[in-house]
Amino acid sequence: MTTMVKVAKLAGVSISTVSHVLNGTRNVNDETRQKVLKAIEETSYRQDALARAMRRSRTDSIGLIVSDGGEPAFAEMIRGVEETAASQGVTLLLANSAEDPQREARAVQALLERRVDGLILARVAGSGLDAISEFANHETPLVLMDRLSEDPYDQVGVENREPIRELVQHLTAQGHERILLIAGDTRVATLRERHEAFTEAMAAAGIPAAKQLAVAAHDSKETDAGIRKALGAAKPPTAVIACSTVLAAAALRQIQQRGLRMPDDIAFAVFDGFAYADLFEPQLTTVRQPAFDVGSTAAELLAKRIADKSREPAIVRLAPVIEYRASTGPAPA
Amino acid sequence: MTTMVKVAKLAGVSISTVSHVLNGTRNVNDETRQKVLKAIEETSYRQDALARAMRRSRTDSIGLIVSDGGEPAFAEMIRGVEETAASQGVTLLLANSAEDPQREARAVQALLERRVDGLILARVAGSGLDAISEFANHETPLVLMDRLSEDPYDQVGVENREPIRELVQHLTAQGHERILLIAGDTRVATLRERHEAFTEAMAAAGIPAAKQLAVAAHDSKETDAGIRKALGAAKPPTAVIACSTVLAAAALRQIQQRGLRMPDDIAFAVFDGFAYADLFEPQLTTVRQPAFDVGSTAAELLAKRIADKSREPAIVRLAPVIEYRASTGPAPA
DNA sequence: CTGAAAGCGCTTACAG
DNA sequence: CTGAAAGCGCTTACAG
Repeated sequence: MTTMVKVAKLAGVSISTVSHVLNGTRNVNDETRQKVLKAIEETSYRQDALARAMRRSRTDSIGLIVSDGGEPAFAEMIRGVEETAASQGVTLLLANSAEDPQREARAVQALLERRVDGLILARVAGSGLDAISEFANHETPLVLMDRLSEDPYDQVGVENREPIRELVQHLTAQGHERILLIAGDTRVATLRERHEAFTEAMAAAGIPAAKQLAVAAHDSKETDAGIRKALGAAKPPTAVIACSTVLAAAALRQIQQRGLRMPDDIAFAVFDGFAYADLFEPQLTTVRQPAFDVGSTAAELLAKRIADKSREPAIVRLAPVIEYRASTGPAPA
Repeated sequence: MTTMVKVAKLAGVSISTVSHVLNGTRNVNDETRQKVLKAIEETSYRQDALARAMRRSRTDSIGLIVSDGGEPAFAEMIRGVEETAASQGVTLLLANSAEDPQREARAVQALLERRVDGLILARVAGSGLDAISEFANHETPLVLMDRLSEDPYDQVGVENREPIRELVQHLTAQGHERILLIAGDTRVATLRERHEAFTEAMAAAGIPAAKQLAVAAHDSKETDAGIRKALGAAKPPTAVIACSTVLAAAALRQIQQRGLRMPDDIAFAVFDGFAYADLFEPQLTTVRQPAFDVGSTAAELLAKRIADKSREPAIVRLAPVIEYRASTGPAPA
């Protein structure tokens, strides 16, 4: 492998000079610079980012740990982070915890050992401060993404409450009272917020908590059972709000099995939705998350934090867009 | 930051010994080891992977460049690579070229500078050997993923021809003759193979190339126009095979607009398909790619290549599974 | 069983 | 405008 020594010899200068023309860190006589550039060309020299990072104690790399790489929304966030990082000349180290606290802890460890300049973390559901506690005594910048918390870190996620409120209003305005919320695993912060907003919005519409319908469960089996029970009740729901894509798929399967027509037999809306929601029959009312922007905002916040570690933690909530479609009847004015 | 020097001092040993207990590279007196372990604990020492990598000239990291991080299939491949890499104790550096040769070249450069132990590359469409030529004089192991080529590297992709043949047989057996192939950008190796297989299979079914219907185009606008023209023809196709998810979406939109019913007015099949194909009405016949396995196989091949640079390049083709559903009529026996 | 020392490939004061 | 040299935090022969 070519190193600076070889380049310097060929150009007849010191390695200091090679380094400085490479990095533009001091004035170099134009003739000298040309010689160096030529030598670099001839030897097809490539800088060693590792050695450079070690000397500068800065790697120009960031880590990203997602809790569920299989979810389309996370795939989008990854793209957002990658694109912004690339535009900053920063390399992205990616890990997927797959909702496993152990894998999350190992990933944090591995990325910290690699001396990333900062870390973006979408935490696994239900894990306490475990992974984060690594950062308590640690100076590595951290940004929480999507899975937010009360901790004093920079955070980016979407606004979960307002869209649910709007959805509930949209449905109650059409006379729906028995609205079923498929809430999923409410240990996940995003899902918990959606559930809470539902409870409040329904109460505000005059439907007390005791009369509200919701399926909150830790796994898909429980969820399926909950949906089955709800749909098969003597007084089944006339509308469904699913709090995630997976939950929506589970509900739609049972709705199809029962031969229920949307929106006449049952209205249907989904938070986060399907990649091609417009191809469904009927088209599905969807709360579309700006997932790409969540990712790129996370990368931006991290860059700012790296540049200035003493700034106030920022908490950013991006607004989803509700796309009203046929599955919930006529769109609001 | 705690370094080995601090640990060594605290434990009253040399840094050699600390290094050896850390890596298990030589026998250490049990008492001594305990002292070192205790010192590591107390100082919450964490190894510096950069310094280690520099000394060993091995980073235990690999790079992955995908050509389109937005495609669900690529998201799955990323997951496959990540999971296998993690299980090997290898960190993944991810870049997305977004079908832009410039970004691809920059990513190759950045990852090489970072001294990744190897690289997995899904090349952008239509780029020549540009990105790959970096490897000609370079000893960094390279595995080609999904977007294969004639070059002498390890490669993993799916079998593209056989599923298309089967699909064509399935359709012609039902009497279809005017089958429209939405081929997309045939500069992409996968799409080119599907197109070629279609041409051959149709000819084998007695339909000469001159009478075959296909839309091959470089961008979505051209594709949309091609589909519009084909569907609006005097003798429109009675069946459609879409060669990718995006292409299928484009076709389905126009099919819905025209109010065509599947499979009666028009049969429909898709290569690579939608995340929740079973929720479509009717359910769509889909060639499901083992995308996750493509990713994990790529990571495995790369590990083997890193371990033994002189082995013969392997070319692996994973078989997709055809899921026959209502959109192409009754499934074959 | 253990330690002193060289060296991986850079950056960056320091000196001229 | 340029160079000699220290040092980033490790691993690994070499020596005892």
